[in-house]
Amino acid sequence: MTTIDKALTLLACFTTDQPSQKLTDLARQSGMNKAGVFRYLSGLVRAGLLEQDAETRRYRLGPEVIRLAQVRDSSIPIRNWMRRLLSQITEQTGETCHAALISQERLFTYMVNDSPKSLQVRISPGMQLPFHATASGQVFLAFAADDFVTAQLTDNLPAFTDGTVTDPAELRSRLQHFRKKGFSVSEGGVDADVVSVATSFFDANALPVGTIAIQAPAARMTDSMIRSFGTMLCGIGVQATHYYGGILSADFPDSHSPGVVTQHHQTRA
Amino acid sequence: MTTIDKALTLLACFTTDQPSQKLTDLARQSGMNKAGVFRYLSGLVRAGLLEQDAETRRYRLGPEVIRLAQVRDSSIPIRNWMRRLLSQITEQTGETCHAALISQERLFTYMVNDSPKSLQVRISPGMQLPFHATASGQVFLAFAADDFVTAQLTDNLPAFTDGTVTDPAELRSRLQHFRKKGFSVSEGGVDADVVSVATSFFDANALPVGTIAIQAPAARMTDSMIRSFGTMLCGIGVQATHYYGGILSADFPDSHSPGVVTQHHQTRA
DNA sequence: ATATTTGTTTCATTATTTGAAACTATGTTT
DNA sequence: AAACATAGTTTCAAATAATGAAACAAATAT
Repeated sequence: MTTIDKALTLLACFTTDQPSQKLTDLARQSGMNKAGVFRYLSGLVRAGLLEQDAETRRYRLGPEVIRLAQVRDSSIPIRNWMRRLLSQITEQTGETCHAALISQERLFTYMVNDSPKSLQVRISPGMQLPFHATASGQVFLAFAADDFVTAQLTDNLPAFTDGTVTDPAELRSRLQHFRKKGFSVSEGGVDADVVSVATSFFDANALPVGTIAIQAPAARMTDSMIRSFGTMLCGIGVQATHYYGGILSADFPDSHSPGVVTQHHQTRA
Repeated sequence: MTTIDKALTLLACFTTDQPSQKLTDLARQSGMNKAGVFRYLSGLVRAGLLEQDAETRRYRLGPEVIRLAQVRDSSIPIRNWMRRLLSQITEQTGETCHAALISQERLFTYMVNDSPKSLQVRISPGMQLPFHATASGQVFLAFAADDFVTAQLTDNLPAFTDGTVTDPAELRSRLQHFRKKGFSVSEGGVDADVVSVATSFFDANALPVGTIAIQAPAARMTDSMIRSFGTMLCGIGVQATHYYGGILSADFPDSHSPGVVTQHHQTRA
C-alpha cells in the first residue's frame, strides 16, 4: 500500500452519515497512526479536497470536490439524461424515484426525484445503499461479477427491519430470480412499509454501473403495479445503458413491449 | 513537497477545457517524471478519483468525485439556497446569471441559470473564470487579500478580446472602485458584446468565497440597468453571505435600500 | 513493413515516510 | 482556581517507500 493509497482511503470515511470528522476518529477508523493521519489530512487540505473548520478543527470535504464533479459532469453528462428519465418515471407513476451509481464498491444515490404525492420516502443524494437490503443493491448484485457478489453477501449482514433478508443463500436465490426478470423488488428491507422496484444499467463491458428505482408506500402498491413498474423500469434501463455508452448484460430483457419479458442468450463480450 | 502533494496536483490538470488527459501530457504539464506520474495516476484510479478509458488509455475524473460532491452538498447545502437566489435574479431581470466559487486559487462557475430570453451567453458549470477579464473575477479580487491580488495581477495577462484590460495598474484602480460600490462591471472582457455585473459573498473571516453575476448582451444594457442590477446583486450578496454563515467584508454595502450605497468601516475580525 | 510514439515495468540509489513520544492548546472535573 | 484530561500538532532517528533512468511492450503513424 503506497502513501497515496493510505491518504486517499481517508476520503472514503466521509459519508452523508458522517460528513465531518475529527482527526482522532479518522485515525481510529482507519487504524493508522495519528501523526500519519494528520500529515495525510494536511495534504488533502492543501489539495482542496478537504477543509478544516477553523474553530472545531474538524475536517470536511472541500470546494475542490465540487469543481471536480462539475468537470466530470461536463464531459460525462449523465445528469442531463438521467434527469429526463427520472422525470419521465415520476410523471408516469406519480411515485418517488432515484438513480444510484457505483463507486469504490459502494452504491450511492445520485439523483432523487420526489413524488408530488407524498414525502413519505426519505432519501437524499449521496447516501450509501446496502446491497442486501435495497432493491437497487439487489438488482446490482444480480448482474454483478460473481466474486463481487460473494464479497458482499457475507454472514452477519445487518437487519434494518424485521423484514430484512440477511441469509446469503436466500439472497442468492432471489438474485437469480431478479436476473431473469431484469428488475428487483424489495419490501421493507430498510424502511418498513416501503416497497421498492429497481433495475440496472450497464457499461461497455456489460457490467452494472448504476441502478434506477421506484419507491412507494406499501399501502398503495399492488402486485400488478409492481409488475408494471418493473417492465417500465427495464425499458428505462435499456435507455440509460444506451445513453451511458454501455451494452446490455446477457439475460437483460431488452424488449420494449410492455408486459412481455423476453430472454436473450447472447454470449458475453 | 510530499508524495501526496505531487499526486494531488495532477487533479488540478483536469478542467472543463481538458476533461480527459494522456499520461505523457500530464507528465509534461506537471514537469514530473513519466514513471512517477504513472504511479500517482494509478493511485488516484484505485481511489476512484480518476478512471482510465480502457481503449484510449486516457484518464478522466472518476465516479468517486461525484459521491464526494454529493456528500459535501448534503452537509453544506449551498446548492439549495443558491438555486433560489439565482432564480430570483433571473425572474427579476430576465437575464442569465451564475454563481462561482473559489477553490485552490481558481474561480469556477458553480451554477448557471439561463435566461428564458436568449441563449446568447454561453457559460457552463465547472468553467474557470480568469480573474482579470471577468466581472466575477474582478469583484472577487476587489475584496480579496492584497497578496492574492498581487499574485494574480501579473504582467502579460492574456487578452481575450480587444476590450480585455490587461494592465495591472489600470485593473487595480478599477478594483478599488468596485470595492467601494460592492459590485463590478465588465464589458466584453471575454466575449465581445457581453456586459456582466457581479458581486461577492464572504466567509466567516470576511474573505470572499464566491461571486454571483448577471450576464447580458451589450445591445440591451443601459447604464441605469447596470446600476440597478448592481444594487440588486449587493442585496443578493448580503443574503448569500448570511446563508453561507459568513460576515460581510468591511466596505461592503449592506443596506437593502435600492440605489443607496452605504459605507461601513468596521474593524476586521 | 518499419519507425515512432506512448504506456508500463524494473531495479539500485536516494529521499521520504514512519510512529513513539514530547509538546501545546483547549476544555473538563474536582 | 488548580489539576486533569483530551485532542491536535511537532519532532527526530530508524525504517521503508519513492525515485528516475532505462528497458520493455503495445499501439499508432509513416
